[in-house]
Amino acid sequence: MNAEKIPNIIITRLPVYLRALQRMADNGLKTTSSQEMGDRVGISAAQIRKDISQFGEFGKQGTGYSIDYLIDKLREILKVDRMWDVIIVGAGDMGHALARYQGFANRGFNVVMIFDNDKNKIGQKIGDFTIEDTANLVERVKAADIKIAMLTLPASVAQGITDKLVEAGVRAILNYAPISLSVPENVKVQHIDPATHLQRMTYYL
Amino acid sequence: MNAEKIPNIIITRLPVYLRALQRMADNGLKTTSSQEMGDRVGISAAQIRKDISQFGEFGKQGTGYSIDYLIDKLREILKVDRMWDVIIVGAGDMGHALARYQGFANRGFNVVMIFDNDKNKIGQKIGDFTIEDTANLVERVKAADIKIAMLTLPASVAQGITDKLVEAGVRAILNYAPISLSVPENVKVQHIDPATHLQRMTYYL
DNA sequence: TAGATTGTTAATCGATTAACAATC
DNA sequence: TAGATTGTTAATCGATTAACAATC
Repeated sequence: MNAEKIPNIIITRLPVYLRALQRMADNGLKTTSSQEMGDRVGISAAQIRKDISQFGEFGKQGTGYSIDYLIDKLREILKVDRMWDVIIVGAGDMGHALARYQGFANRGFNVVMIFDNDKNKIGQKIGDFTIEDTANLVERVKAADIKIAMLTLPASVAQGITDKLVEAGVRAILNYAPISLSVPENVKVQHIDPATHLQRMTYYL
Repeated sequence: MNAEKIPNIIITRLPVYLRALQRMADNGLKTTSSQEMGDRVGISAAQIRKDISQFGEFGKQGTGYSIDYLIDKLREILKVDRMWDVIIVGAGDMGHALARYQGFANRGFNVVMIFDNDKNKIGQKIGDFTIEDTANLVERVKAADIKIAMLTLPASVAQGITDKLVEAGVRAILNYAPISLSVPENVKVQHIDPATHLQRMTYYL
């Protein structure tokens, strides 16, 4: 409801709830409780109830939540009750893996183009896609009104391409390059860097 | 110093600082300030000083931080001043991409084995590695004293293999499967799920 | 020295938890 | 009805920020 007032940390948890709920639905379950959800995702029941209650009253005292209904609501809230076209920039190993990944379709995303700046790669096929030239990136992204990009390029060129993506109207970037990207305030970035993630655990070993 | 008392949220930021510092070092820079680091990584200068000061006094008033020295200290703190052997479980596209990724070596990690449960994949080569049978996972991991694993399997088998990894003594798991893993308290998990990460941004579109 | 920047304190801000009335 | 579980409040806990003395 009051979209601007929801803390980002709550938004980051909703996709995890959604994923768990979809798994329960796949297993044929019909209802769940904040307690059961919490056990599954490793979050306290109180926090799950609090998070969900920011957006409405989706549960029933005594019986908990209807899984299908809560899935619908979370998909609405997260705006994944529709399909988003997504591009991949960088046709290396990671770009290939993402291009072939089967897990996007049922979670709201549809890869539609792949770009690279390597003349040897441009024109080659990845599945149904033909690798396109990053020289045409801005034009192509604008024309197709793409809002989401996944960036799987070396760190050295990532910021330059990011600037192009922003210029083309992209508002969400999933960054696989091992570098902090700088973007305007209205553009969101999520970072995936396996070495960084591993380094968050070695401290405890 | 008081290792147990450092909040995890600070630990999660240190690898980001380290990455930025290594980049500055690569660019030939010798010193930096909390302000400059903050600008690069998108975090306030005050927070960076506070985070770093949890571990000692590594800066100098008036001049800031020696980049090389701070890199050394962060590497020590994060225990990546050494090389960690890492295994990959799951030889699909993502497993292949990680096996070929060149970014681990200079950040403290060394992939040493790859496993899969698919009879058609076992015995095949990925670069220098031969894909091994997950049936031998526990034995092999114990013998090599492996503490870190990257999991790139379908969600359906991820928890089962996780239990095996834990049994074999693995204490840190980088999980690419789209499912929340349940592990004992002394085992760390980091989740990488591109669809989840994308869903954290669509809310704002 | 003057200017710059740290390390640290105290204040502020925000998130989590515990508890329970409401109610299915 | 009795039992279960939500939604919400208030209390607790923790993280961030602002400010500045110390000092290079």
